[in-house]
Amino acid sequence: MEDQVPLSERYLKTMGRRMTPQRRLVVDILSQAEGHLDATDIYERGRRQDARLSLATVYRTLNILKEAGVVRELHLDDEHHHYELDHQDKHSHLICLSCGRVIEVDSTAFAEAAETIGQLYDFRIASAHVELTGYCADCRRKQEMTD
Amino acid sequence: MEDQVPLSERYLKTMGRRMTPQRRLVVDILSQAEGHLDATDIYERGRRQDARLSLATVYRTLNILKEAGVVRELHLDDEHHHYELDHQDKHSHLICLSCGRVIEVDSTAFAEAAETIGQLYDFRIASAHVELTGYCADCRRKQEMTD
DNA sequence: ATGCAAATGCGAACTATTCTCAAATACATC
DNA sequence: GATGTATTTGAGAATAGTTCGCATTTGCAT
Repeated sequence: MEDQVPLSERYLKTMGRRMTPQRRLVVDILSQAEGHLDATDIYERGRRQDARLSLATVYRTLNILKEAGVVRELHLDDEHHHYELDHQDKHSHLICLSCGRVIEVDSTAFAEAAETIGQLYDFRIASAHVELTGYCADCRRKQEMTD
Repeated sequence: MEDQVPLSERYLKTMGRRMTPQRRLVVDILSQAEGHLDATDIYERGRRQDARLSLATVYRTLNILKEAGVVRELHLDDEHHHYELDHQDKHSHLICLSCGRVIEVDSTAFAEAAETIGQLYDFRIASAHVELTGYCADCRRKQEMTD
């Protein structure tokens, strides 16, 4: 994963915002993470590198990065949000209502549909997110066995 | 909008749950609503018909209906969730990061893509939801004027 | 180098949502 | 139609994710 900081800095500058060590840290942590992290994950990892990082700053940073289109906010469960860097490979999530498992799906089909819709509605898309909720194969099998 | 209660009752029974006046009420309110409602909206409207309805029951009912695939939970903003009946015309939402406006989009393109993905991953889709966040035409225009 | 708006840290505050538990009730069975 | 029981409900307390307030620090334009 290449360094995302310079790109993020450009986005911030565009919005009249500053790049700070804390924001750099959050972006770094998100680029090094494989999947999606929640705010506490980011906070804990951040503290290992900078003991002065506060949770409020993590939240503020995530919101700003979200508005800048750098970060995508996911609603995978009802506990709290998860965040991931918003790469252009817009992918979707299959969320099992029974076991909560999250399956990631790369989908160019969705990306293309999103593109079309954006143009149609004169809407500049910063981030696309598809949630398909339902029941995974495992849970369906278990369900059938108890019938 | 036809009566959604019998259908919902079938879904509930399948899950080994009971139909109650409160659940009927929630389904009724959602079918009569044009767009998406939040839990408090539903609670307030429900109280007008049944003064004994409690907010906890509204939340419980919404979660059960969500698991049954009757209701879809939306994450339009960070304040709280919104809910709507999950009709098969899976539509998407364009959410403006600047003014918060929500534009509803009917999209068969997305529905078809969802179908394909579901089959590919052996996942029974109960509900599909697409969120495209970005900037609407109005906000982009305003933004340009202040540059 | 300087000034100031923007950002931070800390803890308190807020608020959406869930939990607890006794009382009420849907509904399968008789 | 009556009965028994597991489910559901209401009310308020509890929880937890997220934001706020404000004094202090700091990025960065000049």
